[in-house]
Amino acid sequence: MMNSSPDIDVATAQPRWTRKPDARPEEVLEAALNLFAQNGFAATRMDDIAKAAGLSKAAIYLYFPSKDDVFKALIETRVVKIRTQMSAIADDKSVDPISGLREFVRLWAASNADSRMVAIPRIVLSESARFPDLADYYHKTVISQTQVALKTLLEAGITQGLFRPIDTKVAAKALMSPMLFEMLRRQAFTDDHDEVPLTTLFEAFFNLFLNGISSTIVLTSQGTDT
Amino acid sequence: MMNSSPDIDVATAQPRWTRKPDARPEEVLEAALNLFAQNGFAATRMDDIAKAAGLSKAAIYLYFPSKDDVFKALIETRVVKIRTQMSAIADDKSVDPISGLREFVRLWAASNADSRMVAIPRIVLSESARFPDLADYYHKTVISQTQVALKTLLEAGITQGLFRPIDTKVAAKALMSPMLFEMLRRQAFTDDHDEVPLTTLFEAFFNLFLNGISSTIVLTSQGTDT
DNA sequence: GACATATAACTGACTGGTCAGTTATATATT
DNA sequence: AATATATAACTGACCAGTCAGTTATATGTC
Repeated sequence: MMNSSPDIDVATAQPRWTRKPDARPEEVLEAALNLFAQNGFAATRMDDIAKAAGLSKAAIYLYFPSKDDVFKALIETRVVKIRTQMSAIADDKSVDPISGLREFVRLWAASNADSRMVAIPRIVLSESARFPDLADYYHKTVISQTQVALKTLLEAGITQGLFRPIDTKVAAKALMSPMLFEMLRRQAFTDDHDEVPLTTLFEAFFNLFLNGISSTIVLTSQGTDT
Repeated sequence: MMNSSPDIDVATAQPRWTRKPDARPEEVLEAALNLFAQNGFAATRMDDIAKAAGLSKAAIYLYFPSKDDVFKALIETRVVKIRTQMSAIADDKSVDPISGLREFVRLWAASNADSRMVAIPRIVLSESARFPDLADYYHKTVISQTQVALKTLLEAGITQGLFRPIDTKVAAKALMSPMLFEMLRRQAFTDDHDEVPLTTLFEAFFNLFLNGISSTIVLTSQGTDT
């Protein structure tokens, strides 16, 4: 109380906060992704996101109208862009279908190298009942589009006689599900043992898949990478 | 107040509620499964479960110590039993591996004919961060055991020269994921169009899978059912 | 069989705590 | 000084879990 020295040394005083309106939204999203991935959507409090992003809860509301919108923004900034890249591969007529598929999978896997990314589909799945419009948006812009791109690649392969005339929709699901589900599983259950690297596992999935659709037996070849 | 006729006709008076301690837990679980499937775990209120089950919220707590335990009981009563049946198929040495796999898948699909059942893995996945012990329990008793059973069937097939010497763990995941994920997807997104019956889709998945693991090309054969 | 008593099953009203979103105010920047 | 940016303190709604009290049913007594 009677402290003669000032509480704050004026010379070295830092402002309690600084303005950075341009950087804020991204900082909030980054913090939110961390916490959503760790604790899920419902269990993550706006206060926690704020603290992690280095501002106050109320400040978040200067940039995002609601908690839901924070999550929507995560989808928009993190997922949609990658999906567009993936479609581009499918539309590139200069690559053969097998390499195209391989590249497609590689790109998808790379986008999920940041393990927090799985939190997004996980939350969409679990929260779909509460946010039907969000679920629709995700399904339309991500899932359906991915399937369309895969369909293109698969049809090209069938036309060229590389693949049997399988149902492309079935094949698209069969290709993506094991990878996606494995990522969900790993994030949910923290397996400890059984630690095959994700990349290795994905490659094995791919080879198995290729055997399933190919018109001839494909031997598992290693080291054919770029 | 001055009503001369009695409020309740003694002859036809129904008790306001009846005792049925034996039936209650199952009634609560059934109501809970409905609501969990429809709204998810967090969004389902104990009051809603109570109302749907025809008793008061407090009464639920006579039978289940907490909301979490209601969900745990759902796993125990609905899932573990089926998993045991599935393991039995794998351990039956009298069936050939391909028929065994087919039967395994059929049993699993049948257990999920009740579409509400997908809510259980969905909730486990999404709520795993909040209930790590529950997630562990589910992983140990359901997922791991399923993989073990599949491993048995696949190894038998490899030994008999029916299947290529694929990694059984990879194959097990590749078989189950598309089906499980497709169920999750359908419950979450209500697709409208694109309505291939689940059974047809599962059969297509199975044939594709069989081609992937077989040592010879397998032609898609129909009508080989029992 | 009629009535009293005991106890198991159940309820309604409440509590304590949490948390998304708001408001009044302060501080930084121009 | 004016404005944009931020905060601390607050509000209102929600909800899991509790508890004192009520009602149904089983058991005992005559």
